[in-house]
Amino acid sequence: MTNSKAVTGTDVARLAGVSKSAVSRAYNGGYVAPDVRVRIMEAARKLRFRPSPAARALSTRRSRLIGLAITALDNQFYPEMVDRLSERLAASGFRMVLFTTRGQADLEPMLDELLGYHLDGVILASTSFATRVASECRDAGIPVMMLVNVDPTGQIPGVTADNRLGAEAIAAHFMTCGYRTMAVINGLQESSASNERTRHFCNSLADHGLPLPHIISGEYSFAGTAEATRRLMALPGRPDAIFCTTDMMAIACLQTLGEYGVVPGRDIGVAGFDDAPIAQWPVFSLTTYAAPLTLMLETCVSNLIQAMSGNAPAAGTISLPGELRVRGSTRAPLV
Amino acid sequence: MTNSKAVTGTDVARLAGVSKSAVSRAYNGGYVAPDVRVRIMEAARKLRFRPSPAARALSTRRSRLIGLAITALDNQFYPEMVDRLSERLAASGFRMVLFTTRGQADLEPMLDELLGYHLDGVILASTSFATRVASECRDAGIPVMMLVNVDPTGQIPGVTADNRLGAEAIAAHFMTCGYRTMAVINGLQESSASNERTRHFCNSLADHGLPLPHIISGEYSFAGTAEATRRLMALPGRPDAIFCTTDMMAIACLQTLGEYGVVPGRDIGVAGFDDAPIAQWPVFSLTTYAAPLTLMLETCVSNLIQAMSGNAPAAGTISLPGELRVRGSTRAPLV
DNA sequence: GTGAAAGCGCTAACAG
DNA sequence: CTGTTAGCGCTTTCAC
Repeated sequence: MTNSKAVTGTDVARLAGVSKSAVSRAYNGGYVAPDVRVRIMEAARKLRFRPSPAARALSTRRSRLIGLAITALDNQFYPEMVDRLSERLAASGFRMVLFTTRGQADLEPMLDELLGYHLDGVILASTSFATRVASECRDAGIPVMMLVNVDPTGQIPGVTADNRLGAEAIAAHFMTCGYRTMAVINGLQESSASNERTRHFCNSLADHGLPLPHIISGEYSFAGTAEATRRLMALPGRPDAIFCTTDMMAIACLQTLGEYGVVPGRDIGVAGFDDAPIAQWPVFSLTTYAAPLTLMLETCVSNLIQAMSGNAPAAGTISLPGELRVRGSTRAPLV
Repeated sequence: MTNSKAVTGTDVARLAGVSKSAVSRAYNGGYVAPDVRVRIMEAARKLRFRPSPAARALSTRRSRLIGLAITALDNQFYPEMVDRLSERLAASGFRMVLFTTRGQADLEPMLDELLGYHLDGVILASTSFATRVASECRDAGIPVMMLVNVDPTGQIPGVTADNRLGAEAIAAHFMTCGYRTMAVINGLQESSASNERTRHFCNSLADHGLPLPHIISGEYSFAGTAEATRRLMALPGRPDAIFCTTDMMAIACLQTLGEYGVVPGRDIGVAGFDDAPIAQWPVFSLTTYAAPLTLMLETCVSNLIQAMSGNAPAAGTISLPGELRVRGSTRAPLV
């Protein structure tokens, strides 16, 4: 009801005995005499004035809204990311509007929405086919950053944990632990992160003369990973170590191993990637490669903001080094 | 760059040989001759026209944006909620903008933001002090719904799982299992959900002549719950069953119990509330009261939408019954 | 430093 | 059914 008589800048101007423009300036750090500014702010407070974002947006052609396209939040690594991203964006005066996807079907309509919302920028943390969305956004003139899952061709700017370094660290760790028969459970084809982690892990083993590991997809789901784990356990030569390309899958793997009375860390080695909060839970104590989340978000956001101000067109993919966290799911290194 | 020459409705009108208003009507289900509509849409497609939400919002005074205020997403129950809420909102043509809070300090600035964004509606799933925010929103004329945590006084409309039914179900289950010395680990003072669950659990025990359980706060955090669990285990008369007011805390409790070699389900009973996805993970197999999430979200959103259309001022709190899910963290009922 | 005036792109009466 | 005419509330030259 109070809404019926929304208070506008004009109202404030009248009460303060100045012009609309003065009010506008006062709100945007323009030139305003100190005393006048005080009068304006006082009037604004008295009237409970809040500038209309719509009007401002129409006038400035900037919505101060950033879109975040992301796949289902069931990967335990994402909620924290969303959380902190929202916070970081808020710190720069931006708000996050959420676009969730469930696979490829949603892509077209989401694209429409994304483009239709006239966002100032878009962050693509989605797994599937995001590159396609990214180029369309770019064509529409809206700055994009890919996060975690990046453009393999490097055309679209993006930020990710250093998958090569991570995969190598895990591989090296596995080797020093003395594991010989390794396997990897990876995610979906469309995930650059999963692909790269798998590829570099394999390369690393090959470099050390070890045979190619058995590779099987966990499809980024609990059920898929459980199934993959079972298939691995049914193999003639059971693996003695499994590298899962995300913590979420590693944790599903860990639990499925329980069905075989096989104890991770003692009877088999399991490692993940990301260092999602649950990785360090006592029941899991998962060895993993920690993505430098803070740095990733900072880099992502600041680059996006820069791109929005029309500056640097921004380069390709930025890979940020993380850190190996050895926990109980892999056995102690051989001396 | 393409942005420099944003295509407007006028451009489309010109190309289609009609007036701006015709274009507007075509986009809003107004009266337009079929052939004219076709011509307009074709022109729009050719020009890659997308109506400006800012302009539309300015004109209609509706942003089609719904704010979701929520505390840190570390409670495993929330990500799914956010996910599905976003989806449900999208289905009705609304987008969700996220406001995350970390305790009371953030309240004031968030309130400013929330109000400043001229949202069409607000959903408050935040734990802390949300009632205050809610009334301010209402005063500002923007419809609000509280979710999960509701207004204890019933002034603000809200939707929650039926905490009484849930707490009673857990209590009854504990009793049929033969547990005698119970304890509850609850969350924070400001959480209506936690308070009600605790209160009704206690009442239920009292009704059956059982002594008041030991109550201790887990502060809605892993560390806090671990500490609470340890304190409980150090008690002279160790509890033989613990009711945690959220799954998140129950899971922390479960893990801490491991430090004492006490096996949940065998040596002690543990139950939670919510049925977050992880509750059913094999390692936890947590007995819990499942909140009817789908129904809650549907009710929340449809009531909010109704309120936004200025209809029913909406009543008080709606409590929706959930379902007890007995799993391995509590022992089999006595015959 | 401050005000006047002209839009930003769209919707919404109101005529025709 | 369609075009004309006003704004929606804010920013932004451009004079004063």
